[in-house]
Amino acid sequence: MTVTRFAPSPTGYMHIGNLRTALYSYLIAKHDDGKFILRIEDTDRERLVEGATDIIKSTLRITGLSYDEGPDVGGEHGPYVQSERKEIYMEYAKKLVELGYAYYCFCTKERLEELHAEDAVGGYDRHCRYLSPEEVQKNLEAGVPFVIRQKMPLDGVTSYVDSVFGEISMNNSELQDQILMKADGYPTYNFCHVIDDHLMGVTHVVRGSEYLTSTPKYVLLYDAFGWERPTYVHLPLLMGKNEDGSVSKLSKRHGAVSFQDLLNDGYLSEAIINYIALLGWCPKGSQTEFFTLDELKAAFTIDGVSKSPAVFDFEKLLWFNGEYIHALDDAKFTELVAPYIKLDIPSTVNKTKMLALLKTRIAKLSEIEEKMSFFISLPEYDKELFLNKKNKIAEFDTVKLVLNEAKEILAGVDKFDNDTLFSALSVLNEKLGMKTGTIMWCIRIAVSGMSATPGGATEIMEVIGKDESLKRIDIALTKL
RNA sequence: GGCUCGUUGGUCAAGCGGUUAAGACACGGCCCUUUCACGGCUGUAACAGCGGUUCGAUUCCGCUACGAGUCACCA
Repeated sequence: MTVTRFAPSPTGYMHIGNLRTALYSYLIAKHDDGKFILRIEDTDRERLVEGATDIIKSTLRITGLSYDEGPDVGGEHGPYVQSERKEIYMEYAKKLVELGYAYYCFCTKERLEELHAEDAVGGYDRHCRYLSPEEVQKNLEAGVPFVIRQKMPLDGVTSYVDSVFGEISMNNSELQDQILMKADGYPTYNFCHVIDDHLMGVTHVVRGSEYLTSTPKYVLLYDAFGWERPTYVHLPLLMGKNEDGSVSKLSKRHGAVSFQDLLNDGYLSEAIINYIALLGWCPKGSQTEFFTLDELKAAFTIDGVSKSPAVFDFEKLLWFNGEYIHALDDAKFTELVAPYIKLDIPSTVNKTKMLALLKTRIAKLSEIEEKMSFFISLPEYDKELFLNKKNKIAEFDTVKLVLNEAKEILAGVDKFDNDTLFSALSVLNEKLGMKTGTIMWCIRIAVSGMSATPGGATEIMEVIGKDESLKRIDIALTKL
């Protein structure tokens, strides 16, 4: 059975790169009808952020990445919060010492700082690795603070096979005797994730490629305990484009990069998931663009994951988002867009019609206000707007003529809907000897005050109603 | 700097020894049209460089260049 986990540390918002890792991890498990576990890695007590765990949970809930085991759903391998598993790690660390793969280190932070000051690339000098058992015992009894370090092989090579990147080999001489247990009694990531992954039965370790070169150290831990090594799936990094055209790891300077930011900005969860699924992974079949989460489950395979970093492109996300919004039914759209509407909508405005017009013209929900404001109040505009080459409107007299005629007709129409208005106004074609485009252009500018609008003249009038339409035409007439 | 990884149009990417080197976003043009958008059609644009291996390299190997990651009592 395939078992994967998402193991974030609760240090702030849900970064989009983290979300993608969660997604892939989830998909790998679910493609095989496996289990997906959420584990909170909160062993760094200093970086802990209040509420961060809730953000993680709510993000997974909103996106539909439901976990089979985790902090609030339980499971047979709990607890799922590392700070609640503290004793477990110390137990295993001591076992590792007994096995000869780890040792107590009593070096002070000051000493280490000196070490690093002399030679930045030196690393720890393994001083305590060679302490006699008697000295260790004496220190322990005296209560000298200690950490536990992993005893790396001094020579040879450690290799493992990554499902995405292939075989990775590191000279053991490159490996530092990394700290497994910190002086505060908490384990480091380097240690506890291995213990937990093993204890929780995780078969596929899915994470960012920044762990590619430290994995040999983890693999050594599995070997030391005599445990079976998991399958490693390292994911290519997500990059952001800088102003100067260069790229670097996606971060805040690139804009809204947390899931919550994106949501607030009016992106749909489904669109975000769809887009990031395609950042670093390519489907094999004929379906190449639009995927629901279920479709992703079915289509996702590890061999489609690419090795090279992908640049996060807000333009394309926006396009995906627009497609998702356009596909919404009107009721759903109305519901989703509501929080973004702060303007008071007069009762004379046909809100249903207005939102229907707007739906296919916005790419993210936050654009709604800006796009709808002219329905609420006529913007200031210059009469030059009426002039239009394509529709052969070169003089204001033409506009004045059309508007006066139109006004008269409109005053006699009671049913202000698109079809009625359109056919009522069509008599002007013949009467004035003008094309529909010409007539509608004049009216549309008058009732909207804008050169480009969602919907045509008659649709706009349907939205704002008879009184407002006539009023706006009068205003236009006074300008001419 | 050492180590590890990567490099197909501006971006995401297909390709896995022989192809007119897909497709999507963005950009340009045309059509549709009651403006805009949608939609339809279409165009510009890529195998980092140099050496091998091979009858033949985008594909395999090496070197160079460039980019990224990593070298914490952070994850």
